[in-house]
Amino acid sequence: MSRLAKERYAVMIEKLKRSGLKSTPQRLAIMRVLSENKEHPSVEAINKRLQKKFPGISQATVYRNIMLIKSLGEVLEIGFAGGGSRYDGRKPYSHPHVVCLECGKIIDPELASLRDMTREIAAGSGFEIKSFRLDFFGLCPACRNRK
Amino acid sequence: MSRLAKERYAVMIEKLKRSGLKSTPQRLAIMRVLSENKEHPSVEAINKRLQKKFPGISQATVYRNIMLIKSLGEVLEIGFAGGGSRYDGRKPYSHPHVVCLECGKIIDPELASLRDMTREIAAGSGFEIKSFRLDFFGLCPACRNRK
DNA sequence: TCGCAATTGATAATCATTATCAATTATGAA
DNA sequence: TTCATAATTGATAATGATTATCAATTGCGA
Repeated sequence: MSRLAKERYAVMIEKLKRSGLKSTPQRLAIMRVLSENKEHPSVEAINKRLQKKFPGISQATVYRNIMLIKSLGEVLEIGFAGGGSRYDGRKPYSHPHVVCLECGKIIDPELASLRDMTREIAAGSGFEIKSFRLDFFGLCPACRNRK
Repeated sequence: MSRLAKERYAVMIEKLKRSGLKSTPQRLAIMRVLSENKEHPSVEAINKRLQKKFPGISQATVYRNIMLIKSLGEVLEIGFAGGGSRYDGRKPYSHPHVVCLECGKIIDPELASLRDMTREIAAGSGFEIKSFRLDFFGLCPACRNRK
């Protein structure tokens, strides 16, 4: 477990305790997966990952716990129009993503020119900005070569 | 009908003819709404707008024609995780939006710092970038005051 | 004017997500 | 440690936007 994963897991546990809700094995395992997994896993991927430790864990349980963790502010939901949301428990705040249209791979890119965008938008539109979503869609290196 | 609306409508008609498909009254009316409407209308909004001219027009017809126009590359779909996609027939290419979390209003902001973002992402990630999606979420001036 | 493929309206099907509910379990007090 | 009880789970039904299906209608070229 990496330094970041440990820290993320600890924060989730802390928030869970403060909320007064229960620490079930399934819940803790889901938090662990979200803390460790860098692939921006889907509900299906998380469920699959947990089948070893919890054979027969319900999809409903995964959905419910992700909802809870989201309400605690400890996971970022990356939703798409057609369904199949992806989750980022390591950086639970707005940040850009690059999505492969072919294989679904998602990475967190560097983006220096992001700096003052939100400020610029707020100033120009009069909106009070709470969050943003920035996705780039294309073909990852592997899928480019495969063509 | 504004200059832009006329032009957008003409382009859609042109592409439609080149595709060999039929020019039905419903189809033309949907193109007209997409060309004129600046509110990034939803399917429901488009349908409502058309009820005057086409009482009883089917939701399915609106969905189908939007799909067609999208395949012609003449409307931008702004989809959201929970459904309720919005459509922009005036700027059918990637551009940023500001979305009000309260009333659903969507505007097209100015954003100078957008410039070389796509290029920067492509260079840094190795992806071949095809499109992007940039949304800012917050409260519009009207909804801010209402609080 | 005809013939036919495309289109429409009505409606059923799909599918990810959410809600429901009986059985089980975590947790704090005695 | 045992109990009481509210929270949680697993199974499954419900939801709701979007898509597919199909018989009847219509645009359009010959």
